[in-house]
Amino acid sequence: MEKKEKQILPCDEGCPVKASLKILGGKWTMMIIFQINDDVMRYGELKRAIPSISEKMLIQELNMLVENKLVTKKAYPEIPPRVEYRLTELGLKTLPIINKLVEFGLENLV
Amino acid sequence: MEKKEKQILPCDEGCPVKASLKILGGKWTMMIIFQINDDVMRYGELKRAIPSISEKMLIQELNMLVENKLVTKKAYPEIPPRVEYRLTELGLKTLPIINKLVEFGLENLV
DNA sequence: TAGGGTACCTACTTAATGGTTAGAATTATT
DNA sequence: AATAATTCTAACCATTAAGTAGGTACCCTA
Repeated sequence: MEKKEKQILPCDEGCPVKASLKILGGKWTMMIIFQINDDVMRYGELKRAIPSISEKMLIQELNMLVENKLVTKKAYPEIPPRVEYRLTELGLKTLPIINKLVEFGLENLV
Repeated sequence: MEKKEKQILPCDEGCPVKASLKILGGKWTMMIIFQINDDVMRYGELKRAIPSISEKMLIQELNMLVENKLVTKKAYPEIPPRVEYRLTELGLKTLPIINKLVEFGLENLV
């Protein structure tokens, strides 16, 4: 009689959840993506849209999102400065995640 | 001529993204939910399934998930002890989020 | 000339997270 | 009699993430 052992496939480096969270797991990351959505957003608009975020965190996250190619940044050579952020193709592909998050929040928490 | 101003609805306390992330935003939370899925999982199985998590974090997260009613815990009065975790109704409702996360990871990152 | 608006950056401090080690409890096995 | 197995706690320290406060730059308006 053999011991029946449950099959477990260890989920480490290649784990898709882990990989996604590495980019999206920051405290503010998904909130920012949610706010930009399929629109254009200026820095100041984002700041007003997420009042509880600090300026440091906002730019830090935006820089990180640009680095990870989820967001594009377009700065106009004007005074006062104007900078626009929008989601890339890749960034847009994260919206289904955010939408599910919104759905869950609306139906169960808020 | 009026200045056309963009309409912004500040997303603070009642924001569904924020509310969801408050419960699900931990570094390991979604990984654990992903592993339990619609199955039963013992503590040791989870540990093996997520090799990079420390015991402390695993228990800490599991306790938090039980507190937040996403997971139920059933301990059998045996020696050696046996404890089973599974998702609650509410926990099961987070699976669509995790699935989207998996999808995104598989298609774009891994 | 003082202040406002916009988009940052930098340094410092605090809070959150994570790792390590040790140990408890109880029985079967060696 | 010592060891292994399993689930968990507690204490301590290290690392990382996040918050706070200040400063820069430029032009316009008052």
